[in-house]
Amino acid sequence: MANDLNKVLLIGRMTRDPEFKSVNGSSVVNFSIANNRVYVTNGEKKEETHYFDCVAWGRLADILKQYAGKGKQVAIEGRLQQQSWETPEGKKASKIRVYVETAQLLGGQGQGGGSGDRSDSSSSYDSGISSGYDDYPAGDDDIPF
Amino acid sequence: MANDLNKVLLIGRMTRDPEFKSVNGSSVVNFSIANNRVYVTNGEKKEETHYFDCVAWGRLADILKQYAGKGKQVAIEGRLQQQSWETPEGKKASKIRVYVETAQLLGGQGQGGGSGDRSDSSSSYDSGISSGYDDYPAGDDDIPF
Amino acid sequence: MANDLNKVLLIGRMTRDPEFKSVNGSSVVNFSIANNRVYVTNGEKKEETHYFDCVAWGRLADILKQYAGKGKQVAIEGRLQQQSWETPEGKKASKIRVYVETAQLLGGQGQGGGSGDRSDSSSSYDSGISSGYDDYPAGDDDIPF
Amino acid sequence: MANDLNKVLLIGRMTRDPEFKSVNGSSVVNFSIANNRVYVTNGEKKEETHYFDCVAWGRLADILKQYAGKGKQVAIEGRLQQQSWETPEGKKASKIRVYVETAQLLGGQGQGGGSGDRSDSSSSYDSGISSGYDDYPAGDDDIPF
DNA sequence: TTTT
DNA sequence: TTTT
Repeated sequence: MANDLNKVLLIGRMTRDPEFKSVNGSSVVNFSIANNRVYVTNGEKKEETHYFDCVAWGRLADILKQYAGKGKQVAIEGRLQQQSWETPEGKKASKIRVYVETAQLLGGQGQGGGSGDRSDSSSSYDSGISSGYDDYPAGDDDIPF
Repeated sequence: MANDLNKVLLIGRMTRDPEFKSVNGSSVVNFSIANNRVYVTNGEKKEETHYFDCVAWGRLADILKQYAGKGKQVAIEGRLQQQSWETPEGKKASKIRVYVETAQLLGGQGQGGGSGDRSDSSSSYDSGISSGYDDYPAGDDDIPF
Repeated sequence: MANDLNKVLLIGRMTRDPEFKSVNGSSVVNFSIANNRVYVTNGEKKEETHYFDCVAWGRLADILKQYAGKGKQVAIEGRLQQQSWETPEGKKASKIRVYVETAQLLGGQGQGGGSGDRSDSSSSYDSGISSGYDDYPAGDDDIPF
Repeated sequence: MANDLNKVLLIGRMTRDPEFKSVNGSSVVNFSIANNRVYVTNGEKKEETHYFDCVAWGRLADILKQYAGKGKQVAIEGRLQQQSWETPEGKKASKIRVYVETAQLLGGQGQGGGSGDRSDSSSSYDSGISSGYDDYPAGDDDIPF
C-alpha cells in the first residue's frame, strides 16, 4: 500500500483559544480556523468565510497552547484526516479535519488576548513550529517565537 | 477582507465513477477519493485509508466525466470548502470537501472500468487538466490526455 | 503530454521593492524573497536564510508594484520555472525562479518603506491577490487589501 | 527568527538514475526531474519542459537509490533550497534545488530499467516514502512499495 | 546534461 | 459554535 500525497496549507485566524487536553500523556490541542475567500464574479466582489477544524499533537500542541489564541493569524501545514466514529444511536459518522504538522504564527493584528492572561505572550515575532516528535525541523525550546 | 491561502494537494484513487450533473448550465462532477496513509509506530507498520469528497466544475468536470472513473489514480489540487446547509428538520449542518481546481490523471494500474464502456478511454497517458473557465493553464480540447 | 503538478508555497519578506517593467504591454514585476529556516540539530539551534527570485505578471504585478515593498511579509503561491538563456559568450545558462500565481500580503512588522513614498500604502490589511488574467479567484479592483 | 513556510510539490520523471553518494556516513542521492507544462494561449496549445535538481538524504536516499530510476514517474514533496558556493575563480555562485522530504513512486509507464539490474525492482506498486530520520510518517523497512 |  |  502506498503512502499517498496528502497536503493542506492554510492561512487563517483562530476562532477561539486552542482547547488543550492530554491523551495518554501526549498533548493535544483542537482549534478552528476562519479562512476567508474573496473573489470576483462578473464584476461583483464576493466574500465567504470557511471554518476548518484542526488538531495538533505533541510539542506543537504545547506551543500552540502557550502562544496561540483567539484572533491570531496563523499559517498551517498539515494533512487532511477523516475522523470516523459511532453516534450514541449506533450510526456511523465521519468528518474531515486538518491534522496540523507545522504552524507559523504571523504577526497579524488580531485582537489578541481573549481569555485573560495570555497577553504577556505577545512577543509578536513570527514563528514556524513543528510537531516536535522529531528533532529536525523545529523551533527553540525556550523562545519559540 | 483578505483572500487567505487555502491549498489542498492529494493523490488517491476514485472510489466510484464521477457523478455528473448540470447546474444552471454548468457542468459539475462529484466524486470521492481514497487516500492511503502508511506509517510506522514503534516498529509496527500501520495503514489507514481516508476518504475525501471532491467537486469539480466547468470544463474540468466535463473532462473528468469523460476520462476519469472508478479506480483511477489521480493527483488533485484545489482548496478546502465548507458546505453548509439546513437539514430537513431545520438543523444547521456542514461538511468539508475539496473544490478541485486542477487534476492530473496518473497512469496507475487501478482496476479501471467498473461501469461498463469507459474501457475505451484508456488512452493511458497522464494528464493535467484545470477548470477551464480561464484559458491559461489548460489542456487540449480534443485529446486532453 | 501531461500537465504535471508543480506547486510552490512560500512565506518570506521582500528583500527590495518589486522591480517593475512592461513587456509587450503586460506588466511584470521581479522581486526576491528572504525565507528563513530554523531547525535544531542535536540540541543546537540553527538558522539559515534562503533567497528566491520571483516573477509575477499582469494585474498581480500591478498590485504588487503598488502595495508591496521592501521588508513586507508575503505568502506566495506559484510554480517553479526554469529560465534558460544564452550568455553573451554563447554558453547555455539556466536558473530556477518562482512564477507567482497568487500572493497574500501579511500584516507583518517589516521595516516597511525603503524607497520613499510608499509609506502611504500602509492600508495594513492582509490581502490575497491573484494574477488577474482570469476573473475568478481575484481581489477587488479598487481596494485590493 | 521564524521558520517560514517553504513547500514544493512536483510530479515528474527522473531524467537519469539517482546519483548516490555517502557524506559523513549519511546517504545522499541527487537527481533531476523533468516536469511538463501544457497550456493554451489564444487557442494554441503549448508545451514546455522544466528540469529541477533534487536532493534527498538518509533512508529516503537509500530507497530512491534502490527503487527509483531513469524515466520513473515520481511525486515529490520538499522545500526550496538555495545552495551557495564559491567558484574556483573565487566568485560567489548559487543555485536553487529541491530538498526532497517525501517521495511517492507512481505506477507510470516509464521506460524503466536503464542502468542494468534494477529491472527486478519493478514491483510496480505506488509508494510514499519519507526521509526516515524520524519514525513517524514512513514506509516499511523491507518492502517499501 | 535531460523524462514520457 | 466562530476570526479580521
